[in-house]
Amino acid sequence: MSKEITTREADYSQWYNDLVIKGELADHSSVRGCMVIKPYGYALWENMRDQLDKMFKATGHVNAYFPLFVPKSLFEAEEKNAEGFAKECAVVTHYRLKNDPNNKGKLIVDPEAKLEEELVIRPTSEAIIWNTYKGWIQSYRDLPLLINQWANVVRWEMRTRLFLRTAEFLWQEGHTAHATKEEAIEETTKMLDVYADFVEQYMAVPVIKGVKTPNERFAGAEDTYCIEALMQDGKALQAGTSHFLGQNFAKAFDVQFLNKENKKEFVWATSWGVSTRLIGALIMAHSDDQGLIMPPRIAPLQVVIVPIYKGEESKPIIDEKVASLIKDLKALGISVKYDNSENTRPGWKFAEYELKGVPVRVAMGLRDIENNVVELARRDTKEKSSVSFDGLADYIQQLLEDIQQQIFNKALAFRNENIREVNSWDEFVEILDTKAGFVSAHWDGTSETEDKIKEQTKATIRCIPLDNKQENGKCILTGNPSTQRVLFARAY
RNA sequence: CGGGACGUAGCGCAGCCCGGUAGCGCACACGUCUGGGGGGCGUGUGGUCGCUGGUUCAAAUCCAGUCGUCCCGACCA
Repeated sequence: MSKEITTREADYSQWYNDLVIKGELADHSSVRGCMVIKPYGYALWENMRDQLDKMFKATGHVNAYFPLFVPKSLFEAEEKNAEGFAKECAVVTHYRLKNDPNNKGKLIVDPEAKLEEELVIRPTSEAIIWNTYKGWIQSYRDLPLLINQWANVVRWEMRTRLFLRTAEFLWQEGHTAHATKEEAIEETTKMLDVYADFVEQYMAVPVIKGVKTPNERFAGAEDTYCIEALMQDGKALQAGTSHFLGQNFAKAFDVQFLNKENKKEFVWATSWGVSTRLIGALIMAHSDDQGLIMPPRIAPLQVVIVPIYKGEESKPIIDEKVASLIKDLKALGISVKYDNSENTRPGWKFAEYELKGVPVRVAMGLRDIENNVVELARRDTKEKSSVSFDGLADYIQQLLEDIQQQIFNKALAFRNENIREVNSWDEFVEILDTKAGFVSAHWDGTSETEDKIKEQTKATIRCIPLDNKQENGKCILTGNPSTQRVLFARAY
């Protein structure tokens, strides 16, 4: 019918686009590189956001909001950060339009309304936030400062892809200030753990925690920690980052505090963020050729009920039975929709909710009611079963948990099957070209080698896993000695 | 920024080469038969053919320009 989905095998990126657009998560907008997040996609984001927000608050953070605009002079204060983002900044230069004297009904930028100082639209907020923190921090008693912001940011990317890389995107950015280096590092890894827990337990996407090499480090950070996920096409996706910023921003913005000994010290900083990109990870980790597969814990809709009518007289009977089920499900906090719309047939609805990835579908007709059962279909395995109406809501609650677990286990098995240790250059190249996935290999620790490998294979070092075991080996490219393996992959 | 494709009804497309009444599918509205995997039949609604200019008696179609979008690549925390 009208909603054919390209298969993964035929064209993986077209498949991805089809899921986003036909699954009604988002659409291209009339603004280059920017997407419209549609209600279904936004509901997913809200569920993710709400859960993360709870986790941030449980770890002592509070929310605040800082401006969208960053005066250029503030933006350039931290040199490395500025340099890293300079190439992809949108800049506001004027504050007024006026009627075009030569073209009625059209507007032009008023050349008289040029700003004294250009405003950079934030690609990230370290600059404006640290400039503000300067006024908030005087004493060790003001520390730690644990603030998070939910915001949009703009990065003028050359090439965009729905959710994975858009010119404007939604995210959260935590910015914390600490009295000691140790405490800041502890915060950095704590938030990495929060991200890993969220992504694994709620999104059912297994991740590897690690630290970035200097090449891949956030501009302005001393260390960048990350969680890396593996997509079904064997490419890696950075799902979240947590940065130890050292005293770089404190020094750039002169943020000092008096310690207990009445001596001035620079503050230690972290920042950490995840974005709507996570939705891209969710889609590519779980979905299949029939459509999206939503993990129950963050699914915009957990259960859909489809009635099977046989003539007008059966409607009240089905409606009544469904009403009691809905009541029971809602009492358990399960989101449910009764789709008794008349304009589509049951078969159409089945396909539609599969496309949208609703975890559990209940179908109920007179035949079922006579037998005191319903037909339950789970989206992840597409299994259908006939289940007694008695105790159904509890059964569904358990089923949702099973599905959540099953989706995670499946993704975990796939991820683990696709981490391969290699010990030679030929093997390295062959694995990348034939199987992709993560390749665990020795590296001599130099940026030059990393660059060369990237140049020749497009693979980058995704991370040095945190729980890495130390072992002696030889770099796959140079043969120089190495003390541990790192994870390479081609990445989004 | 390089390569490719595209812009015609809400969506997806044909028509363009060879200029001459604006088409199809889906969706939508109404009616009806239906209903356990993307229904059938009937009747309808809906379009300044991306924009600007040119050629012509006549332009969706030819020419020039322009704007925009997508895909692949380069780039990217």
